[in-house]
Amino acid sequence: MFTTYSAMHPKTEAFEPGLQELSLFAKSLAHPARMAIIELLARRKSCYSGDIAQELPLQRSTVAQHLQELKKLGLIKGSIEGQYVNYCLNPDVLRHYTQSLEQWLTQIKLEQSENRIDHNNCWT
Amino acid sequence: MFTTYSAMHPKTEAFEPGLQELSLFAKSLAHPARMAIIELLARRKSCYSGDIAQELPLQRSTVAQHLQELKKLGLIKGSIEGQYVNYCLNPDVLRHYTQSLEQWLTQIKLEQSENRIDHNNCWT
DNA sequence: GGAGTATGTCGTAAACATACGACATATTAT
DNA sequence: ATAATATGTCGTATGTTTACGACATACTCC
Repeated sequence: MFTTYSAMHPKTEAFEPGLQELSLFAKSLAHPARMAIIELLARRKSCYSGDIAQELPLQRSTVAQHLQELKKLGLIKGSIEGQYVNYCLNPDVLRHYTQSLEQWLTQIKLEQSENRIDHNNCWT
Repeated sequence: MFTTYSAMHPKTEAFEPGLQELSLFAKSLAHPARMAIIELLARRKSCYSGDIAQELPLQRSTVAQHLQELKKLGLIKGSIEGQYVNYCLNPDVLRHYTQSLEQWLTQIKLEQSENRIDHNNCWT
């Protein structure tokens, strides 16, 4: 489940699958348009493809491309209603990735505070 | 603070600053090498530049480039120790972005479960 | 059937990311 | 001084992302 890693740069496969998966999720969030789409779908009930495009400062075809990116990980799904397409979040997939990421972030914070040492003379 | 948005695609500026910031953080995590570096720095005490490169399946110059990316947001900092450079996480900055992202993810989950409606006839 | 609308895909230009080797610089050891 | 080591930057090749307009397809309403 959740393992269709394609269109990645050469060396990404050399890393742990867990990190690959997480970084792909991060990639989905790595554009404000896609975060805005997720916000929209979380907030609204009727999320026709056209409505989404109208809410964003992008052309329809560009939005379609961002929707593709989200579909690639399965974060969103859609149902055809006549000539319209109603998009919505895929709760299960979203939960999966969200939990993994939150867990990772928590782990980082934990280990980091344990190993805390003084780093004087640091430049940012 | 935390507002040096540069080197972005044309339309990213058209979105809310909050989303821009978050998506930049997501971008920093959007490569397994950078997540691995963060893991390493969280776990270890001595994180010389060379040690980092040796732990990753990448050439030194490539690792340096990923370190640059993390420096760009201020997620890491380093101190010069003779001929070595000791890298470490920047706890404040990391906490800032982590909290923002976790908050956003929580918000999404909340709103999404409130507005839950049936979506039959969905294709993934 | 034919006009109008909604949607997705294709081609393409520009920008960005990734990965590497080669080079420059600074520090330590001989 | 000279050699060795550590580090960062530059140039560059390749691949990916972003953004758009144009096109093709499918559904609705007359």
